[in-house]
Amino acid sequence: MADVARLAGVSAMTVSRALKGKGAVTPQTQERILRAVSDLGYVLDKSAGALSSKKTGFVSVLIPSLNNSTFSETVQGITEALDTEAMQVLIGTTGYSRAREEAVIETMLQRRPEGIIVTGGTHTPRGRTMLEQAGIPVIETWDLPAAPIDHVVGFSNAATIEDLMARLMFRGYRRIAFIEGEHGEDTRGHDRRAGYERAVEALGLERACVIEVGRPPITIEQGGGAVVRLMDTWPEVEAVICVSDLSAFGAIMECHRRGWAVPERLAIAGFGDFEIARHTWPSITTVSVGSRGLGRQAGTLMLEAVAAMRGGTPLAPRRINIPHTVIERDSTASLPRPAVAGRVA
Amino acid sequence: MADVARLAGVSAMTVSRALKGKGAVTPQTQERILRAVSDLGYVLDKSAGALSSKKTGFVSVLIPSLNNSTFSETVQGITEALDTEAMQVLIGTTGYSRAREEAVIETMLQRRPEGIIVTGGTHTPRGRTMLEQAGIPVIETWDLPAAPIDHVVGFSNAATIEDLMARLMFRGYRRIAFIEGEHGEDTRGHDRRAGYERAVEALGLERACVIEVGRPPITIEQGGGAVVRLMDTWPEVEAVICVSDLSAFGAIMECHRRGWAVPERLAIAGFGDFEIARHTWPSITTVSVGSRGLGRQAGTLMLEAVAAMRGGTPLAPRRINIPHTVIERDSTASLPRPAVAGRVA
DNA sequence: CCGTCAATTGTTATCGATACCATCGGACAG
DNA sequence: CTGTCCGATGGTATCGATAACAATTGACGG
Repeated sequence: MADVARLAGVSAMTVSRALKGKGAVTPQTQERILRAVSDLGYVLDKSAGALSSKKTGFVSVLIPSLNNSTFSETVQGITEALDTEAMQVLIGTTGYSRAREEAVIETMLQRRPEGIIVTGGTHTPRGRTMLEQAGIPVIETWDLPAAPIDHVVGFSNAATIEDLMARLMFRGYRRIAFIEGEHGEDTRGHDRRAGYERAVEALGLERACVIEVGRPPITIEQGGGAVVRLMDTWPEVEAVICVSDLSAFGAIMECHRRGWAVPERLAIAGFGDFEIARHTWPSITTVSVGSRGLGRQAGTLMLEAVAAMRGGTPLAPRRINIPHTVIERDSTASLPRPAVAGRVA
Repeated sequence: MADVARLAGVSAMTVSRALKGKGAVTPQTQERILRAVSDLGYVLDKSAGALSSKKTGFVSVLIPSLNNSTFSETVQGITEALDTEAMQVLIGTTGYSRAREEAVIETMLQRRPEGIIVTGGTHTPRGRTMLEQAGIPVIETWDLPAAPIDHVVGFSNAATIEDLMARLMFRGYRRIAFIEGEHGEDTRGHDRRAGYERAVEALGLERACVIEVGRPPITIEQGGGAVVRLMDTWPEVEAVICVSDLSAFGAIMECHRRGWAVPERLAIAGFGDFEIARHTWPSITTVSVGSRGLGRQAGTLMLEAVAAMRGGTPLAPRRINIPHTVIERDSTASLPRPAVAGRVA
């Protein structure tokens, strides 16, 4: 920067001001500086700037996996909201493991983000402590923790599945099973299963049948394997809810291969409203939480929280409950039922 | 850090050394310092460290979109390779736009990454200049540019489709069409189309029929729309190659809906070997470039290049050509043909 | 023509860690 | 017992920008 200043015949401070664009510099000076910058191919060093201004200009986002389209949609939503204010997003993946999450939190905090958005409300004790003591806004998403760390933008995974169950029952299904990954650290998947079991009880359904297959996140292939095991275990089954649209997709494809008509022989529903759910044949009944919108809301809230923090007054904890929608499609359309507005082709 | 030093009764310098673990500190001192660190809940500030040591400890990766599973696999591969050496990955998305890529390059360079991995070999002039002058290792991936900036880890998009065409022809298909996005900035999609056209000529096929639909990246839905237009435009068509597996998937689902048997009425192939390609019914013939392995190789090369750069001698430009594989599956299996080892169920 | 004020620019200290070199204390050979 | 050397630790300068304050300039009213 000193070189630029010399070439433009001004002081480094003026160069700094010119590059921030905040006016306060004569148009001619501005132009002279910008020319010097481009002549020298100079690029501002923001990390040095961050050190002195104590504003790093980025926010960390922790998600379980990049390969899950709903999480990447959430990240996109967050990015959209933050880009407008020139806040950068630093992504970290935890691989559905709390231990890894703890490690990633530490790495992230070493870079001094101005805020951090995590997926889920369950963390290791040390991870939680680090988040609490970081002195920056924290947003937990994709869940509604009972004792949140700071802000929350989420929904109840259990409630989404309860609603879906109610809808299936309303459509006439009585023998409904559930497919998920083995008990592990995927607390969101676990919550959905809890919702399933509560619904079976509440609705007085015949019996709960849960097929567990592989460790989360379960793949398309495992969804296919699970449906075979299900038909073997409980031949009278009429419908099944899969823990995600991806596994529901795998189940449907396996049914095609085996000649089991969907939904006539077996109705299949998923979770998440992935892009493929809408276009699979038959299209997949699912629960949408609007992952991208969720991300956008989290991003907007983060902007507000960061601004408040810069201003010296931390924002009081917010709790935003994202509404979910059961989207009925062709994969659960077999039994006689009234016409419904909510059905999407 | 000064607080920690005081509590442990040593100097800041010793704390710094203890935290880097590089020996050179008495075990007792080490332990005393670590206890002080955890008592105070102190977290190292790496950006300050980066300023003085000139080692930021991260690498930037630019991809067109997070929502494309092949790119996120590449990122995973890169992350796997770099994590081992405690290098962090900073992801930026360019939305298939060169102008946006230029902006993202600038933002990234402001954080002084120790290396940068970009997707494709085509950039704006300024973007290219910035990359050349950044003084750090650059890796271009997913392409084989004729005049690379520095290192290359990629493959020829045109060649992959030429090979796929040859295989389809060998299987007896003669009237083969191509579905892609409108001419835009997706140079990799464009290269694939060029490969298609060259193959039509070289193989002496009947005629080239290209359906263009929407701006890249084309969606599942657009794949479905395109196949309808194709059947309308060229009813004699026997097979079609889609620019990606996602659009191929959309095309297949649309065929199911309309009662066009795949592959009997229309054979369909894709590109990229996405997870869904293997599990769709019928499974989708595609070209695999091993996106994750590509990422891993790029990551490994980057480690080597960064190490060389730290040592003072930049690594001489490497050019790694990733082999591709045509994977024949059920979606192109109709015509009589010999048994083939390469076929995957 | 002078004083006041606002706009613009410059100077200095500082952010938090690490590189580099100096220092100190003890082990060991002669 | 003494000189040498090595391992552990401390002191100081520095990385590249920006905050905070100081200084300069010119405009304008009286």
